[in-house]
Amino acid sequence: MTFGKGCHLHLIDGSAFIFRAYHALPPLTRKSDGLPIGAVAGFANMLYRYVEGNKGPDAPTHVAVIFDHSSKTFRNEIFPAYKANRPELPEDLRPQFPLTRDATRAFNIACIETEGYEADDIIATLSCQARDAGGRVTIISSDKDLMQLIGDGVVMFDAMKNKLIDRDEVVEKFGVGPERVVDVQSLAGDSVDNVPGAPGIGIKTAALLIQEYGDLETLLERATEIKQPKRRETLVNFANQIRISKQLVMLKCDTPLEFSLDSLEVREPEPEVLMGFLNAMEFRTLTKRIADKLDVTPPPMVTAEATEAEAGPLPEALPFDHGAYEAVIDMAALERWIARIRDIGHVAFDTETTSLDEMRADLVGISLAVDAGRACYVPLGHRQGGGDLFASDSLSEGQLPMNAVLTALKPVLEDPAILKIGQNIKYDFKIMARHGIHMAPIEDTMLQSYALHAGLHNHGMDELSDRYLNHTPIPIKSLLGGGKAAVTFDRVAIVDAVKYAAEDADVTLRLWQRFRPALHRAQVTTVYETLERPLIPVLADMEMAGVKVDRDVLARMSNAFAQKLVQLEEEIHEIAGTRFNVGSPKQLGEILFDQMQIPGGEKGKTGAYATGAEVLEDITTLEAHPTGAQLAARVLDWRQISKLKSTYTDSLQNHIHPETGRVHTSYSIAGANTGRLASTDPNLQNIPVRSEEGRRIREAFVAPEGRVLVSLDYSQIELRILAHIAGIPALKQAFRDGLDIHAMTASEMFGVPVEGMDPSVRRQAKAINFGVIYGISGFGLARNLRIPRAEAQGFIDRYFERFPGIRAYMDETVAFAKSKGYVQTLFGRKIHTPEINAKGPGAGFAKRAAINAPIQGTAADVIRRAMIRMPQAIAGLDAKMLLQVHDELLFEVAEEQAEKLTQVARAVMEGAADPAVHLDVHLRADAGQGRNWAAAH
DNA sequence: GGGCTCACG
DNA sequence: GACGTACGTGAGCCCG
Repeated sequence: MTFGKGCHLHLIDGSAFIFRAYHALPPLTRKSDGLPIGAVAGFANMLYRYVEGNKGPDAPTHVAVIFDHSSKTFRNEIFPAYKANRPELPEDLRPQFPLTRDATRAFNIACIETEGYEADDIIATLSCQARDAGGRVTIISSDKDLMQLIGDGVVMFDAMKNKLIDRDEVVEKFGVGPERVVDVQSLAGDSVDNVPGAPGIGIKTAALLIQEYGDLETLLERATEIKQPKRRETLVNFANQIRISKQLVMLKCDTPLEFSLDSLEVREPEPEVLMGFLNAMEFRTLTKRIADKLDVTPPPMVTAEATEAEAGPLPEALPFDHGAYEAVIDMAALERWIARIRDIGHVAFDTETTSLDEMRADLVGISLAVDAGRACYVPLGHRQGGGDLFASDSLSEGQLPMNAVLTALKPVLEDPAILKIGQNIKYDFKIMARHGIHMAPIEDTMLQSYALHAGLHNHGMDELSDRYLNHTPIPIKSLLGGGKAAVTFDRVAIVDAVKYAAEDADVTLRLWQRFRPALHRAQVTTVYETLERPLIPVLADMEMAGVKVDRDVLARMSNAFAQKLVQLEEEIHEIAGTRFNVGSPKQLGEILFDQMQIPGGEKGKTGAYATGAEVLEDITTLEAHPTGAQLAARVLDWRQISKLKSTYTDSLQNHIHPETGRVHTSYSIAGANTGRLASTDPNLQNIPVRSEEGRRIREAFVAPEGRVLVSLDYSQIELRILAHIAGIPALKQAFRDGLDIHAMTASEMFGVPVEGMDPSVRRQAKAINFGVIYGISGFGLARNLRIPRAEAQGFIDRYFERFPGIRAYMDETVAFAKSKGYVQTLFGRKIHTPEINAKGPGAGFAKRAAINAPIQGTAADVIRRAMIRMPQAIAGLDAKMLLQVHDELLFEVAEEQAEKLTQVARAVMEGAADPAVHLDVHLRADAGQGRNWAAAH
């Protein structure tokens, strides 16, 4: 077909696909030879999705994927530094480039690259040709450098966001239409591509200037008329540089091409060619999916068969067949399953219960899986008449007695030769513990995923199944319903429960088959085996122990708070002169900034004024608005009390377990990317301590009669780790000498003696020390210290001058993250940083997170090691470890053994890094004890 | 259910 | 005069 009117050309930005694919996927390798193929796999998937998604009435008539040929182009002759600051390509990506071309050809799509030109120029040239021939063009990319091409039948489509980029979008981004984008980019420059532009002029200013003068040439000619002296000078002095920038930014529409548009006509893929490619890449899932679609039989996978002979069937090899799951309703059947488990030596194990709270949940059923597709469900506690208001409590028929089943399973679950595999198995471990079964050994697919993929995605079963098994399990909501009408699992019909529950065990088993070898390949087996897996029983015991909370203390505080709140509310209404909901930030904002006309109100993206504590604190100091100041101060008081009451004194009472009289939190091991734990239901890691009023809540956390609470917390653990990792001699020495580290920092920076130091000077140094751990920025420090930004930047500069190792650490860490896609703790934990090479503000976040993660993560590893060793160490004492708060461990111990416990626990904590890592800075733990947590801390 | 606010390390 | 920023969490409330 000759390209012309009525034709529609799709131009796919191949490089964008590749990088997106590379960063979206874990570092997959080809099974047979270890060739990195993650990016190719993602690329092929994206191409496939593109092909499938573009078959409708508006399907393209012509299509091509365009690649960059090499990094050196004609632009480097104009400006040698062009794209010079691009980070090195990851070493495992480069070998995948030719394979992405192969993939494109395998899909029977034209694959284009030209020496000396960027993909963008080819896209520009083809767009122009197609437009001139009267056709339409869709550029599939979100690259802003291509936006200059939009218009006259040319549009862009962002395939990631599934969104059309049209003229309006361009105006929003650049402040001008597509035809003037080049002008704005020439002025603003581009740090990513190293286009110089005009110094000090960004997109905003550039857009203003272009709007005013029409176009770049006119602007440069009339530059002397510009009123602002700085801008005028810049434009006059840098006119040449700006013109060079324009040459760099402007895409060429006359790239020499050795083919015609006609040759890009859409062609169906040829099944053998496509299958051959996918097969050679050993893309099991994609091969199967496309084979189904094309209705052809995939060729046998030679290498895979060899692997299967050694390791059993691969997880994706079998489809999920819900009908094949067995309901175990007689003891003979159960015994058959037990025999299978003993035979194979492992079992995926899952419990179904009536609640997510393990301390209150009743057991409803158990599922087991021994191999992919071979799973069963043992119903135990299903009840009749689900949903009926007068539902009887009698058990449904056809269920084995719970006692008999547990008695039969106990030897298996406790057999040291049989591995019990679970997804978040701490949950099932606790459920079984309440039935007198101590499961061991255990394995957790959630934690395997955490060791492999922290930072890439979450580790819930549904997500893992979607990602790694290409299978969406039955959603629990489809059985239980949602919201108020939700029922508990015991009301689910057994026939439905079998499918859901057995599937969970099946999925878990398949994930395990997949993750187990992956741990070795990613070299995180040690992390998983020493920092994740052994933590499960330790945390389960802590959670089951719980901490005693005195309800009366909380109730009294709640009452006092309630009265105080009423009083404050009245005062607030009086000052405002109107009644409103003090708890509504929206209403408060309107009162302060509209009604009372206090200046400086800033609206957020929802259109509501910001009324956070910082804003209110500023208002309290406004002398021009005494009523506003008073109101703000009262609201701050109200907020504090209200928070304490609702989040702590009220809510904690509801968490006191009716039988144990204690509060049992739940720790999530795979919640925080850095290796920290997270505490939920309730969160006992954020009990107030910083304010006097809040700290009193800790008085409600008590030890029973004859016992005391002992708290040990690491002193400055993150700064010590920083001193070690970054290798800062002055910091190390200060810790060795037991100095006040913040005062020492201040002394080094400002040249003042520690003796008789102004507390505010020390405070500033402290803020800087913390800032360094967080990936310091002038902006952040300025905001924290409430000083001008330039001053904050001055502090930072001086700090880096004084401790040059810190700068080096930060630069090295960011560079590492950029090339590897992750950072590591001293103990080998990987934290992925997928956004680190992104453009836009996301990169800034990712950079700081990358700087922080090894420090925070190493500290998290250290306390994990201490916790794992603790039960052994304190076994001879009448003591229990109860809580972890990131750098603190809380124990309950018989009064007369408090000293001994402190001594033992301190030794474990201070020696926790050894022998895996020898820190140049010793760790120190401070201890306290008392009848309640406030006294012990 | 998202946004805001605020509690902790 | 810029996109916008200190790192990591969880919970309760308001409001559409």
